[in-house]
Amino acid sequence: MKKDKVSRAVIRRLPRYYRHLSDLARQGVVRISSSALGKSMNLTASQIRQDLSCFGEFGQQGYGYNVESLRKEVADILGMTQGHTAVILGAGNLGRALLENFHFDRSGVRLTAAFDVCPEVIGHDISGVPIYPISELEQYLNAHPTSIGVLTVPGSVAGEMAERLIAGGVKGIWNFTNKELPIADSGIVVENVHFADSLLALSYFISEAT
Amino acid sequence: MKKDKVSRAVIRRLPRYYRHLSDLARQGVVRISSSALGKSMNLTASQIRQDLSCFGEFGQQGYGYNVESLRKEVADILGMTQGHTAVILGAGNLGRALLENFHFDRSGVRLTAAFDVCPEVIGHDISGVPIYPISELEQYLNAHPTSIGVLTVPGSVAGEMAERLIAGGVKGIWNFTNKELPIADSGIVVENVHFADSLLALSYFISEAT
DNA sequence: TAGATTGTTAATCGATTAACAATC
DNA sequence: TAGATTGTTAATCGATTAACAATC
Repeated sequence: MKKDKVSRAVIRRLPRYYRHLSDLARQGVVRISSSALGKSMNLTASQIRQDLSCFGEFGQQGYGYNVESLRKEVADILGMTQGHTAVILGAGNLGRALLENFHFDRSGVRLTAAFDVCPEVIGHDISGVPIYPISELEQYLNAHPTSIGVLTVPGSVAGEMAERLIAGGVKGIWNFTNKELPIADSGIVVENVHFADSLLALSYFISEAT
Repeated sequence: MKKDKVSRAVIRRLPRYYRHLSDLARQGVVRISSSALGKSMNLTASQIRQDLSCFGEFGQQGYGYNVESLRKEVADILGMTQGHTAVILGAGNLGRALLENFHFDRSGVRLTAAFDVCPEVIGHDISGVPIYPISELEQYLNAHPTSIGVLTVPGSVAGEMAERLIAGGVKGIWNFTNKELPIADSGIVVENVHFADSLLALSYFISEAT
């Protein structure tokens, strides 16, 4: 039965489900049971059935789940079919790493533009994405409603850039700076990517294992 | 009372404690109570006291916690004082972004070298870190015992590189590729940075909010 | 049909919160 | 001393696991 409020833990598992189902589909697997999926993902069959039941009924007794149709359902739940668009602020190394190597489209997001202050890169394309001067951000967002702003700018301008993105109507910010963003009660969603937190967790586990 | 087994949830909060305590210290705050810290971190005072009690007794009745000494304790718990060292495999955009912008030292990790196949970058320094040819990896690791291998190589060679790192004696791998690594029963710790998982979670929250 | 496997309800387990004696 | 705040024990809440009737 569909749930109203889905717990954070379940939501954080959804992208993993999507990833594994994509892998299975690519390998040509047509159907899978909750117990087989559980084994490959290190989850219990029960948990998988509970998780999925938050969103609907996607399986069939005696059969299991059709990999491809479950993949599509999860994609839908994740908002991958919402036609989200994104712009990158900051075409430094990290911004460029995302531009060149990260497949936004595989997450259902269309990356439409990048912005920077550096005259060297402005006017160029990277992986088919045009780089504009940051001064044209407002104008661009006005003409091209955008769901997601990706912050790969220096921390010193993170707050200011966040405010401009919010004013420009983005719905979410993917924040690669290590600054808290001033979102106040803007209704905006922020997803922080804290490299240091990740490295420190690794450091802990290494030290613990030793 | 010190705990033997500390839950994953607590460990994932430790880096946040560290980050907030560092901020407080930088702002010159000398002491803080669990309730004040809780307010600023969006946790309950109870939870903070419970979390910390897994590792020892760091506070004082009627006073609270000394910010600087608690920061040091958390640093210790996280293994930041273990003298961990790291090498980066892959000096492409992402590797370079880490080399130039990420402060390994702030996590207690000394970044000693990077490796790549591209003749253009080999032999150069980036932010004071020398770039060696990947063919010299074994020789280097042999001469310089290293705790952490950072994988910023193309996914196609991720598995192979992981194996070479493990053979070279690293204790943990910080994995930026989206490949499962073949760690088997090597006793190695892997910390995956899944950009797509993060973006998909953001996509979900945006779609849900709308 | 018989076997397999779902979705869901109930049971268990673990994590968070509340309460409070201890004490700085 | 009186007030504040800890560390810890007990209570609650939520998430995971187990069990099973329903059914493909």
